[in-house]
Amino acid sequence: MKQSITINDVAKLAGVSRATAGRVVGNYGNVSEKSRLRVQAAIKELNYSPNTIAQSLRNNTTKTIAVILGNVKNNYCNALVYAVEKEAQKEGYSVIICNTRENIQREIMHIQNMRNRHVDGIILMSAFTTDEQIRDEEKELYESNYPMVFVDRKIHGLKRDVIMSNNVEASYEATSHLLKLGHKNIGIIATADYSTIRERIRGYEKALNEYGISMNEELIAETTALDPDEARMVTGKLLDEHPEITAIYILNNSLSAGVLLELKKRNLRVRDDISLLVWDDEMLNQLFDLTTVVQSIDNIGKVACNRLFELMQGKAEAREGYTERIPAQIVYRNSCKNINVIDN
Amino acid sequence: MKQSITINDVAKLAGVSRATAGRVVGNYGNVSEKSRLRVQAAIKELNYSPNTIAQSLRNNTTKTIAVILGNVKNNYCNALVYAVEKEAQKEGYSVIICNTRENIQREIMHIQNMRNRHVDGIILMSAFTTDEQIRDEEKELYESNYPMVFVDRKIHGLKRDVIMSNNVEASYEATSHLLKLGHKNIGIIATADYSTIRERIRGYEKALNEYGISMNEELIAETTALDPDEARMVTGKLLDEHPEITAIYILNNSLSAGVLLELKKRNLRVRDDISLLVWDDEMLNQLFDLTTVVQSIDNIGKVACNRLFELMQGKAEAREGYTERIPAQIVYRNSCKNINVIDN
DNA sequence: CTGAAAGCGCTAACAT
DNA sequence: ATGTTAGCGCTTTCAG
Repeated sequence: MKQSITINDVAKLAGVSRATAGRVVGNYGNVSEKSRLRVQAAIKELNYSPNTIAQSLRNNTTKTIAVILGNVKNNYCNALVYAVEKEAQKEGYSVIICNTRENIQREIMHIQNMRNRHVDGIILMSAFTTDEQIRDEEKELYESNYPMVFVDRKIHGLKRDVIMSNNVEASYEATSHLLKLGHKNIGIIATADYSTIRERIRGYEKALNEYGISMNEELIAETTALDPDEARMVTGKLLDEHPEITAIYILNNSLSAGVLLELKKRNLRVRDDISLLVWDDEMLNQLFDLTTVVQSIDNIGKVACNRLFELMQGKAEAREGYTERIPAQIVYRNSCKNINVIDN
Repeated sequence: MKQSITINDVAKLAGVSRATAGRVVGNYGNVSEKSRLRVQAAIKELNYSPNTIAQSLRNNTTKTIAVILGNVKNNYCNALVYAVEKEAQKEGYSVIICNTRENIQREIMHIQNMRNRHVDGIILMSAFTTDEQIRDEEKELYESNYPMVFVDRKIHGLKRDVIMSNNVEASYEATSHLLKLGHKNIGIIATADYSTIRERIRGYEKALNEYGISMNEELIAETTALDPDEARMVTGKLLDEHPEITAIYILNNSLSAGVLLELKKRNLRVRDDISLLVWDDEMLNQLFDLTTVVQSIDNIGKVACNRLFELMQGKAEAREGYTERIPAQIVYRNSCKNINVIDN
């Protein structure tokens, strides 16, 4: 890369000092009309634009935020990145993306790295599950006042800003829908042990209880990862062991494909043979007419980003530890059958 | 954000000069064992790590690359980002992501911005279509020797490194498959006018010609964007106007959902009523048993990234204008029917 | 209204 | 082996 043009070059060409040139570029202070024009001409002639690195060092702000998440190939994640980047762009911020692949050590490394790079803030979808502890040496990374907003998942015992869906309520509502239709044995397919999933299960349990049903842990089948193949296997096992199941409730995106494949293999028709209710809207859902809990990822990203901006500007310390719930919508399609006995 | 710890703090605590502390941190030059230990202790005590911004300014390298693309929500794009980030991470590089939303002005703005940020290199999936011209003022952005690798799409008349699938050959092979099965009227659904699509159509034409069929432009239905709804509409129109079509060949991902929806609406069964052949593997494809041209996006990302590293190190100028073709694989499933007349 | 000069944190050539 | 010092490009205080 050849040498870039600096403000010195501009100043020299315009016949003014570096300071005056800087005033024109940065548009502050007082500059005579004559100087301004000369500098502007020089800028144009040299095609100058400021070196952001130098500005960062000087101003102590990088105009950059980081999004640290499991895997951009996941649809929740890439929708989040899209929303954040769009919002950030409006304010002139760029977005660095880091995949943890759900590995905590990698997550820690990324946070460390982003701090060394002095990004102005971090949006984090943490890989910590509910039963894992943060080691003392790393606690500072999560607890310092470095601007950071959690998204989708919270870490147990950590007072931090979190933006996420109203999981309990939406899951309560979704489960109630199935219960109203007469389903009593509702199987669950989900990834193990993220706070998000725990909340959704809480909503499920609450709805069951209201119908006088106590939750049966055996109907909850967990996968270790967001992997369709594993989802498929787990679904098979669940159906084998619990033939009484009339509905399957899937708590993560990327899992429904596996479930559908298993149903296809067994020649079970969605709705007629088994009801399906699913979190997150994918291409599949419309095609299979799946009733779906749709998270407003766009909003989550936007709110997270703006909240982060507040933290960055020091406007928001009072709200530390705040959780913002973005409502998820249930889109009723046609995958849940009414199995109430018409008794008269 | 509170003041960070600098190398001066380390030096002071260790009782040595900044230079010596720097030698320990950067692991170069000669330092006595005693000093080394004192400095290392100070680093640990203060939890020091170097300010990457300052290093960047000094070393003229940011350890950052940018990926500029249409939209991370697109599966090709996010798989590319994933692959690039993984490869970059190995070498200690971070990845900035920029969505152009297929808008050329935004693309230009991003390139400009990434240059001002002095990223070490750019991977670009350009929004330029084959018939658009780069304006003279912006030509420099695309033609300078700033390290840049194109992915998936090339810009007409620009000698630049491009990494992409062997579109012509793979499309030729895919079309031949349909022809062998007896299909003569093969409709195409594709986004208009990207170089990639042009190439795939060239492969299609070549195969047709070998079978003594000349290409009928009317069977090629184009969408303006990667949008399932538009794909659906366009499919309907195509089927209405050309009932003679026995197979549909879809040249982009994100389009097949729309086609499938339209087929569903018309009660046309995949394979039995109409054959389908599709580019890019999505969740849908396995479920619908779609025969698919699978691009090796992982490889494309990896190769693009490594090629970029070569350019960054100045190792590769001789190969300027080189196009690397990554072979796509055809996964034969069961969506193409044999309609040859068995005549005996 | 303008310019000189200091300093952000780091590296490295040079001198000791 | 170690310290001094200059300088990366920019901003901004202070003097004039």
